[in-house]
Amino acid sequence: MAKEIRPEFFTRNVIDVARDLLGMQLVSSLDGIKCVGRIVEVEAYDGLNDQACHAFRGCTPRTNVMFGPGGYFYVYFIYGMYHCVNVVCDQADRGSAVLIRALEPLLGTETMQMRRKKPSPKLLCRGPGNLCNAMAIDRSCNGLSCLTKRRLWLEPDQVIKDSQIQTGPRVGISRSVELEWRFVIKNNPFVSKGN
DNA sequence: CTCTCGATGCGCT
DNA sequence: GCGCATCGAGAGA
Repeated sequence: MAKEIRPEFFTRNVIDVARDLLGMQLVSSLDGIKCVGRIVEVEAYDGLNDQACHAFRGCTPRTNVMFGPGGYFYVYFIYGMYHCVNVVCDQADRGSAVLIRALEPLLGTETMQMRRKKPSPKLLCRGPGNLCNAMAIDRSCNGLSCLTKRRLWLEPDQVIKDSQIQTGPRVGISRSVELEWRFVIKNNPFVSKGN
């Protein structure tokens, strides 16, 4: 946790940002309670070039944040009961973002267990809907800066080497399934599917 | 272990 | 109306 993340970190190609987000910490603070998890699984969504991306059909009230500059959270509500959190990246108007799919719980584990009613640490933050539940992430977090340490933010932690990253197809989509834009830390027990 | 299916709200065609 | 970047319960093998 030595250095700070620079704003330019986010205004790069979505694939590069996705890979570099692995190992970083996602921090949530609510009512004075802090929860921290290490990012171990992500997926890249490349805006107007990517049929599976919410931004593919252009800028709407929902996708508005994705068309802003990199460095902000895009949170959406899905299947009537779950939230998913993304990190917007690249230049404004690209519409690209990185979905956070799993965390390794580091701090505030008991709070997360209460929110999820699940005792097993391995299952606590496994899957995008589950991790948002554990970290109390909802649509009120949409549009927040990733660098403002108030409600939800990112902090540097481990640097993951390319040789420690495993690539595969994205989960749960029906279009552009051939793109291998899911990235996980090899052999990490907290990812949402076996590696 | 694998597979199917229902829950449930909302953005878009 | 349809379909969705999900999850977990329940059935079957």
